[in-house]
Amino acid sequence: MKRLVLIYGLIGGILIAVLKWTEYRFLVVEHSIEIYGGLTAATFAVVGIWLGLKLTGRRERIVVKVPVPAGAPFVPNEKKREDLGITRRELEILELIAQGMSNREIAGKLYVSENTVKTHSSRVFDKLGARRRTQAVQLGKEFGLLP
Amino acid sequence: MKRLVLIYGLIGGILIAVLKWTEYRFLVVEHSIEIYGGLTAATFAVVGIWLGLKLTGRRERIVVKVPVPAGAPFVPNEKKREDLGITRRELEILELIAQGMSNREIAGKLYVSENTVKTHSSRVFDKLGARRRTQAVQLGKEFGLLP
DNA sequence: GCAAAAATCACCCGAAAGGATGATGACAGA
DNA sequence: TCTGTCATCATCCTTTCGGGTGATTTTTGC
Repeated sequence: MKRLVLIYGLIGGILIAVLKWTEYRFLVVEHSIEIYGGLTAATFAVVGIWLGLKLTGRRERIVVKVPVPAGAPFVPNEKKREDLGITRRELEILELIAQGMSNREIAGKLYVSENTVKTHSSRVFDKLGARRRTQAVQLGKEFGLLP
Repeated sequence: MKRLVLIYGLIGGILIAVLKWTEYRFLVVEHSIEIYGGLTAATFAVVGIWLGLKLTGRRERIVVKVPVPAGAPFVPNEKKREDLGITRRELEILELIAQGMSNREIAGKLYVSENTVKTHSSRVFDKLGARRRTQAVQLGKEFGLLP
C-alpha cells in the first residue's frame, strides 16, 4: 500500500507540473484548456480503469448448469490443502491450470506477471510432487483439491 | 450498445459544458485551473472505475456438465468421439495425457515413437479445439470422453 | 510493532510441447 | 484396383513449461 501512496504522490506532483506548464500554454494558445482538459480526462480515465480493476479484482462468477441433479457442489478440501502446505493463491493458480489456461492467460486474468504465475505453479508442482501441469491437475483431483 | 453510445454522447456534452463553465472561472479566479484539473481528474477517475468494471467486469462462465452417472464405471462416449472425428488411437493418447504423462512416457508405454504421439495429440487437440494438453483434458471431460 | 508467511517479479537455461508439412504402409470397402 | 482412413514417423521451427536463484513487497499472526 505504501508504494501505491508513493505513486499517487508522484502522479500528483506530475499533475501539478503539468498544470503549471499548461498554464503557460494557456496564456499563449487560446483553446489549450480544452486540450488540457482532454489530456487530464484521458489520463485519469486510464488510471481509473486500472484502479477499478486493481481494487475490485475482477472475479468471475462461475455458474454451473447441471442438467441432471448432481451431487453436492464441490468444496475444495481445505485441510488437505494445508496439509500439503499449499496456499490459497497457489490453489487458485492450480484451478486455472486445470481449466486449461496457459501461464500467460492466467497472468492476464489475475493481473499479475507471468513470472509470478510461474513461481506459484512451480511451488504447487513441488508440493504436489508433480512434474507437469497435467500431472498436477491429476494429483489435485486425487487429493480433493479440484472437482 | 446503443445506450452506451448515447451515454457517451451525453458525457461528451457535459464535458464541453463543464469546459466552457470552467473557462469563465478561470478568467475570474487565479488558481481555478488547478481546481478544474482536480475536478476533471476526479470525474474521470470515477468514470474510469465505472468503465473498467462495466467493460471487463463480472462475466459468467456457463459450464455445462455432462451427466455422468456416479458410481457406475465410466464408459467413454463413443458417439461423441465419432462426432468429433476422433479416432480410438487418438482418444487413447488423450487418456494418457489426462493421466499426466509426457509425450515421451506415452511413446514408451505404447511402443511408438515420440513423433507419433505428437502427431496424434496434435490431431486430437485440433479436433477438440484445444491449444494445450490441459485444455484438451478439460474439454475431453466436458465432452464425456474422459472420466 | 515485528517476524514469518505469502505474494509478487525478474532472469537464465534447457526441456517439453505444439504447429506445419510431408511421407509411407496397412487395410477396409466401393 | 482404387480410394479413403488410420497409424506411423520425420524435420523444422516457435512457443510454452519447468527448474533454479534471488529479491522486494504485502499480509498476517503474535
